[in-house]
Amino acid sequence: MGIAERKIRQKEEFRASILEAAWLQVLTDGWQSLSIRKIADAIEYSVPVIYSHFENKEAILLEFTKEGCQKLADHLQLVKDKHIEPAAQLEAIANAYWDFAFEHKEYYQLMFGLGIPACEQVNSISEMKNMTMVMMSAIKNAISVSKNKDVDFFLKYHTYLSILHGLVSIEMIQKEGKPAEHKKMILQDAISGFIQSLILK
Amino acid sequence: MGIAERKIRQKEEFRASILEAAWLQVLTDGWQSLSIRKIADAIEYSVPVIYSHFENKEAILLEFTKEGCQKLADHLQLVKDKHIEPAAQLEAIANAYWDFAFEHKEYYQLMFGLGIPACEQVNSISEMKNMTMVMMSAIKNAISVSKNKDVDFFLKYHTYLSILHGLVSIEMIQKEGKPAEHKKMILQDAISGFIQSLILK
DNA sequence: TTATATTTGCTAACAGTGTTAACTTAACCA
DNA sequence: TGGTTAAGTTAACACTGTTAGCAAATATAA
Repeated sequence: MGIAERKIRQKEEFRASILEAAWLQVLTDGWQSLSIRKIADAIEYSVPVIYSHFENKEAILLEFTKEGCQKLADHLQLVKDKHIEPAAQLEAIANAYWDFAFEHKEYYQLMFGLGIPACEQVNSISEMKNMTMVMMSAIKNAISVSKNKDVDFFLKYHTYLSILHGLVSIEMIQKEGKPAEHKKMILQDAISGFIQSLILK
Repeated sequence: MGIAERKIRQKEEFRASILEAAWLQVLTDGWQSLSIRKIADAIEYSVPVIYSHFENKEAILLEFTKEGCQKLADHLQLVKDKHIEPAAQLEAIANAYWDFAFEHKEYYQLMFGLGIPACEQVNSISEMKNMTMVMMSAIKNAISVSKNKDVDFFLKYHTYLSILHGLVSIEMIQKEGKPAEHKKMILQDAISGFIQSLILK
């Protein structure tokens, strides 16, 4: 029975082509301009076929959210594993996080900007959990070598992520004015302050 | 010639009633759900009258952005003036910023979420300048009493704002889980780290 | 092979959105 | 009172997400 398998394969390809067309649209005109009709036009099918592959537009966005989370998670994990010292890990992750945000603006804006994921959803997206796990484990490592081991682990993780997200989102609003090195200095400044207060205190 | 004056006054009142109706809409259903037609319905006029008072929907949002910025600026200035020591000022401002964001979610989301103001616009909105001025002056004060006076002023301001915005926006995504005191601890943690690295270094 | 059932994809519509052209009516002024 | 301007209306345009209903192609069963 190869027919059923072929059908499944074709359906999968169709689904992928929808996402591909959507992604192209996003790359050229941004998230705001993405519409079901434009996707349908691009793949040269009528609108309702898209709804037979995705429940609604949000489901398509969710797909990209997952993709982005997993990409970031993998990237952070890779970078983290290059270092043994917790402080170096936190610094490397911060740099990688920053780079990802600006190299993949579209993903980042969806993940932390448009999506506005409700907490329930955040916990249900396993790819997002993967991402936070990498950061959390680095924080854990840092606390384990810290002089004061009684610090609130979750609080520190939260602070770490907030600093990163704050820096990125404020920088993203600004149009590209300052050179890249200067931007990185801001990141360096904030993160080194955080790491010092975490480990040396 | 009181007629012309009355007309101007009436036009002003009309404009205000549009904003009032819009604000009510936002308070009940959020920014995403605000529409010109709903405003028109609320003030019991037809749609085009709104366009004779505002160029477009964005102009209405801009009005609220300005309002929010000025409210925040005033609030921060008030709080700042209660302290003389720069470190205390920075801490108080951070607390006030945080409180404002959650007490006036609608304003904050517009100012730093939806608006996505281009840099040109940001510089042209005087109310936004007022707001940044308060924070910048507090940073300046802090540097003047710091041991190392050669730190990059703009870099430090940027870091300060980023930490605040990051904390707030990450917290806003989460649904109200943790109690308010715990949230404030995160703020306290991050800001105290920043202040120490700014002044005591 | 033919008849039935199912899947596939389409058109067309519904209920919204921002925005504007064209028209009517009311208010004003000479 | 007649002519001009301003105010406010209806109705449309061009979009958006979403779905009901129908036609054609395909697969299954007799």
